[in-house]
This record gives sequence, structure tokens and C-alpha cells, in this order.
Amino acid sequence: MTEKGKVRTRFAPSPTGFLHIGGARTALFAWLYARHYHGQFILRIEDTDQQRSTEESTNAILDAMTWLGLDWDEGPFFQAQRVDMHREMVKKLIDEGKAYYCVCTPEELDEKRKRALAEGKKPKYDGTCRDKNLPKTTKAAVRFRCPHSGVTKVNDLIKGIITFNNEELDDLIIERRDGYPTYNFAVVVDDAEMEITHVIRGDDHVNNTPRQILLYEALGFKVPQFGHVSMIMGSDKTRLSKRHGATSVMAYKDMGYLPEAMVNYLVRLGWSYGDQEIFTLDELIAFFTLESVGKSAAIFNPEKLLWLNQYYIKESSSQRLVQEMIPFWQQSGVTTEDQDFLIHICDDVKSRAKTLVELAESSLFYFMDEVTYESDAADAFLKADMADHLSTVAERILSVQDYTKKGIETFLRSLAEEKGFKLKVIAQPLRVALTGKTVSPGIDEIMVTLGKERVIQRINRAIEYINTRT
RNA sequence: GGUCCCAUCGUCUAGUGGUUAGGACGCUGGCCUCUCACGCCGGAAACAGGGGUUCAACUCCCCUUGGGACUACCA
Repeated sequence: MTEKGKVRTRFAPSPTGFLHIGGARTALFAWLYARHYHGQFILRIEDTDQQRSTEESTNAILDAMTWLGLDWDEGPFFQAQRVDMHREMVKKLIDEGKAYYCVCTPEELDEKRKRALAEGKKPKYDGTCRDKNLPKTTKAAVRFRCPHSGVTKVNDLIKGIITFNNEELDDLIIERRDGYPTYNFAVVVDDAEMEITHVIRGDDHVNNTPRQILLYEALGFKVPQFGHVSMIMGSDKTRLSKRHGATSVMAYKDMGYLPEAMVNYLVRLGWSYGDQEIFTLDELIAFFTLESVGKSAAIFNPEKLLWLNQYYIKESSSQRLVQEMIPFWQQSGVTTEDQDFLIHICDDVKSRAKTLVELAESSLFYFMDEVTYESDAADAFLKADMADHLSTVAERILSVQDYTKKGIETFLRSLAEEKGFKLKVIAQPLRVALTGKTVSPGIDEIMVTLGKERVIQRINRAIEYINTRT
């Protein structure tokens, strides 16, 4: 099933929370890399931490991946379902003398670590059980026997060659006393077994890489290529957290962001293609390589994401937008099924909204049976001297043959000319009559969308309003 | 503390020894205009510091400084 020479990448999140912005970017890079080289992208859930993993998180991550359009060719695999194999591998290492049982208690180790740190020494495992050749017991964890000398080189696809002295590494635990493998062991076994060719993951794993390479070698596996993507940080250069705003990908969906905006934003965080800012998915797949991924950490900039979102809303077809708007309109209590009406509304509003939430908000007036006038707007424009003009519009609009943007504009302009004032003199009162606000799409657009009947209704109601007020 | 990584406008970045250091977001001046957006034109804004290497450094090397990651029987 694995084609020879094919690129295989994976995304391996731990289900301990929602899909984070940073995780999403890593996933995107791994996905793009696989797609660019016509390879496979595998999804694996790293749920060996029985305490912190939840099914809810798994589902949330899957949903977010789907929303972003990051489809996977294999999986999702669950690491916890693979422990038998992990244990077998542990056994193999023990049999070969490459791993050993350790009965030091977590408390003891913690104590030693603290002491070493206080004395300014390296807090690494002191090797108490390394040569005791202890038998397997229920309280024994398994440690990997790490070489104490030599160097391990990581040829990172993004960062270049990184060299580690093996003496810096200590004998890490590969199987807990509860019988479950630890992360560093399970990733190696799984990545090897799944024939992952390129491990693309977060920067925070670079220091794990040499010991993982040693593990690959001890197990007799082929060492994959590594590519470590830098972290995403908040505006104060600390790790991105809730303090910097929403960090969950799906929170952005709920805030009215389009997935392509998120993808486009994320990909440009660390990756570039000349001066180009806007990319279709096909372009990304065609252009993406790890060579053009930068090494330095990036700061998450919500303004730019917002700009991209506005761009994609503006560029989206209104048909598509109507679909996307369904949940948002629903939240606002809009029930119309009139597709045509909804499409026209999107035509009018889409260049004026930065998010779908904003779009919903600014389109609300279209659906009202009775427009609610903002008090400042009414005070300024629904005044006695305007009633006449408004009723002229209401009367004459009936006979406008060319009821289009163009036709309405011509009609309004000639009316203004006839009465001897500028268009804006009638435009603003009309706007308030039709929308209740002083800010809206163009009145010609609104009138077309609303249709003659509703327009006349709203104008007459505004006239009534003026009359009852004076 | 140790190990590792990083360093061009506020932010994302282009740059690969010789450029008026380019683009984008944001900010800002103007145009368009029925309001608001969109769009268009313009502006301010950067090579962290110090040593080398070189005829020539943003670009290569070293140091300093500053940031970040890891240092768990978490992933």
C-alpha cells in the first residue's frame, strides 16, 4: 500500500484540547508538503496520555481539519490502540540490552533533579539502574540505554544541520510503569511503522530529535527526514495563548472567518513565494516547498487575518456566501428562504464586511418588516422638509421601467435635478427610510434588492413617522 | 543553570556580496462618491550592536545583546 519513493507526512496531535492555530499551521505545512509531492498525508492521534486525552478533543481536531480542508489519506490512527506493538518493541530493546528496567520512583527522580538544578548541575538521569540488570516488576519503568559519547546530527530540512553531543542526552523512559509507552518512543515506532518519510512538526521537538534518531537506529529503522517549523507567538513574543485572543481554529469559524482566509493567513506565517500574498489552494500545492519556509518564529497578527477574511468575503460568490451565512443569519433570527433575495443581499453587503458576523449584522435591516430608526439618523434626516421629497420618490418609483441600479440612479438624479438639489440631499433621508441607518450599501443597490413594493412601504412608513413627530 | 534554535519597517516577509533595501497588513495624505465600504494614487516606517573576511557587506565568519524552545514515568 505504500508506494516506493512516495512522500508520506503526518500530523500527530494529542487530543488534549482544540486544534490550536500553531498546530493548524504545522498540519497545513505537512499536508501541503505531501500534496505538493503527490504523496500521502496521514493523521494519527497521540492519545497515550490516558489522563488528558478525550474523545471530545479528538472530534474537535477532526472537525477543524475538515473545516480547513486538510484531508487525510490514512487514519485517523489512534496511538493508544497500538500499545501491543509498542510493548513488543520495548521488549526487543530489552532483549538486545538496549533498554533496561528502572525502579527509581518519580519522587526520587524529582528530588534528584531539583537538587542537581540547585547545585547548578545538569538535571539528567544519574544512571542508578542502568547497569543493575533489574528484572521486570510491576513498579519498573523501562529506560533506553543512550550512548554517552559521540554526536548525533539532525539534517533538518528547514533549519539545516544541527549537531548534538550524545553526552547531553540521558536515558529517557520509553515505557512507563503503567505499561504505556512514552511519547518519544511511540512516535518513533509509529512513524517508522507507518513509513513516514518526512516528519514535519513544531520547533519544540528539535531537542527530542537526537534521542529519537538514536531510537530509530537502535530499533533498526530507517531514519526519516525532519523539518521543524518555528513557533507562532503572541504580540508580546510569548507563546500564543488566550491572552492574545482566540487560539482555537474553530473559534475563528464561529467568529465568521472563512477557511481559505485562515489557510492563506497561516501559510504566509513563515512561508513565502516572492511578493505574492493571495493564493488559491492549487497554487499553494504547486508552490509549497520546505526550502522557502523561514527559520524564525512568527508573531500572530489578527489584523492581517481579518484583512484576508474581508478579501475572501468580497471575492466569494454570493451563492457560496449565502450557504456560509445560514448559521449566522439563523442566530440573528432571520428565517427567509428566498434564495434570490439572500443572494442580492450578499451582493450588496459583501464588500462591506470583514467577517460573516459583521455581514449578518449589517444585513439585518433587509429582513425587518418595520425598520428601526437609529435615533441620530432619524433626527438628522427624517425631518419635515423631507416628507415631500420622499413621497415624490414613492409615487414616481412605481412608474420606473428600468428598475435596476442604473435605472434607479438615473431616476434619482433627474429627480434631484428637477427639484434643484444635489443627490445627497434626497439620498440620506431615503437611506434612513429604507435602512434606519446613515451607513449602508448604495441606495440604488438596496432599492433593487428590496424591490419596489418594500421600498414604497418603507418610504410611506418614514413619511408617517415624520408626520407623527411634527 | 545546561543544550538547541532564531534575529530586515510595529507585524508577516522579499533579498542569497555591488539594490534609491521591494511587497503586504496596520497607520496616514489624497482621489472616487448618495453614506460606509471597495477600488485607485501617494507618504512615514527596517537591515539589534561590535569585531573580522572582502575592492565591496543586509547578505559569509566570530562575539555580545535580545528573544524563543527543550531540560517529565506530557505530547
